[in-house]
Amino acid sequence: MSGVNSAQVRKDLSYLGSHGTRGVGYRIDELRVQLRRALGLTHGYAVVIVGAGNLGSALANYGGFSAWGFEVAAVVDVDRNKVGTEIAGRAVEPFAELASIVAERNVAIGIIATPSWSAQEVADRLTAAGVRSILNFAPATIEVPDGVEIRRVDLSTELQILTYHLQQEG
Amino acid sequence: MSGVNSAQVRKDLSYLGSHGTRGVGYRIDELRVQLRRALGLTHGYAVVIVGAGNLGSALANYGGFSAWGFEVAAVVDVDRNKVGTEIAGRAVEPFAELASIVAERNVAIGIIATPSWSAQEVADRLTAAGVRSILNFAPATIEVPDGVEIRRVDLSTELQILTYHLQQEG
DNA sequence: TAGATTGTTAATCGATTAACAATC
DNA sequence: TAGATTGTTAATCGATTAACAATC
Repeated sequence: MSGVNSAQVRKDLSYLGSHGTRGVGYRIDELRVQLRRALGLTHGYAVVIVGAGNLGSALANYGGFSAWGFEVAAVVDVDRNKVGTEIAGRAVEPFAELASIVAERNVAIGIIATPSWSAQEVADRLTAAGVRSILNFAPATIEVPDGVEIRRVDLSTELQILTYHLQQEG
Repeated sequence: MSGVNSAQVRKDLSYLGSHGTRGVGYRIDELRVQLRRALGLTHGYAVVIVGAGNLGSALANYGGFSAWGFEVAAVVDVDRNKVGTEIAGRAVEPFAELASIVAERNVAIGIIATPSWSAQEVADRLTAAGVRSILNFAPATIEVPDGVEIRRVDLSTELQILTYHLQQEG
């Protein structure tokens, strides 16, 4: 269905060891467990969302996280008018308390959902607080120290890829 | 800076033809034009955003589109309470008018920013209206006819990739 | 000419696919 | 045994990198 052939699937699975039975097949319930373990999805990760604007709200309300063991531990914002308001059934907390929130709630991942001009500062504060994994939605390039993993979700890039196919079709 | 070596850059650029001068280098202003042309970014594309919730609002307010020639032609929603309200300085329009909006404003790309349960129907309506490129933010798998390009931006997947690195580090 | 940088061929590397023995 | 499917080796394919002549 996904366009991946059987040889590819077997080859990939073999990197995790042997989990099938020759002549019979794979027990998918066991395979699921093995895959989740190999991908590190066995225990939950706490996530902090920085920025309680539209994007931050959309992310906090996003239903797809919990299925993979992610939990939104906090939504923080610098804007005093936003602090205390409810997003996804949770009160927005002050950005100033980021460090203590990260420490106390064992936050592993930070999501930057702020305007571009503040993205670098947010990243600095996150890394200073000990966060080693950052997902950046701001359309800005961010510098982080070695050992900190950063991924950027770039909406324009997604549109450009679509555009490329539009062009090919005529 | 990006970790790509010079041989790779030259090889890639060579697919577009010769735009540099041996012994001298590349004229970056000319190269920009050539690259934009090759990537099909020379003319603007009209985009319709379906869903005026937090995610739709965030996308409509996203500043990164216009730099690449994308223009939000309309934001539509089924909710009568949202129709008429302003998002990014533009009135939300009824979902029922999708087909005429697409036709009249020459919309090339549709963005699905609705709940998962309605994503398939939205995709059906977009393709029926003649849209050939769809960007799906709903955490749902969508079927589209041949000839329609669909990309899914999956926030959970992005988090999972970060998680994998967390695990490697210990 | 000396130095520098492109464009391109050849060598290397890694990933995908095919084939098949092992096994149920 | 016959049929089926895994695990793994070998073959193929494509992409990256190195090397160097061509050129300014």
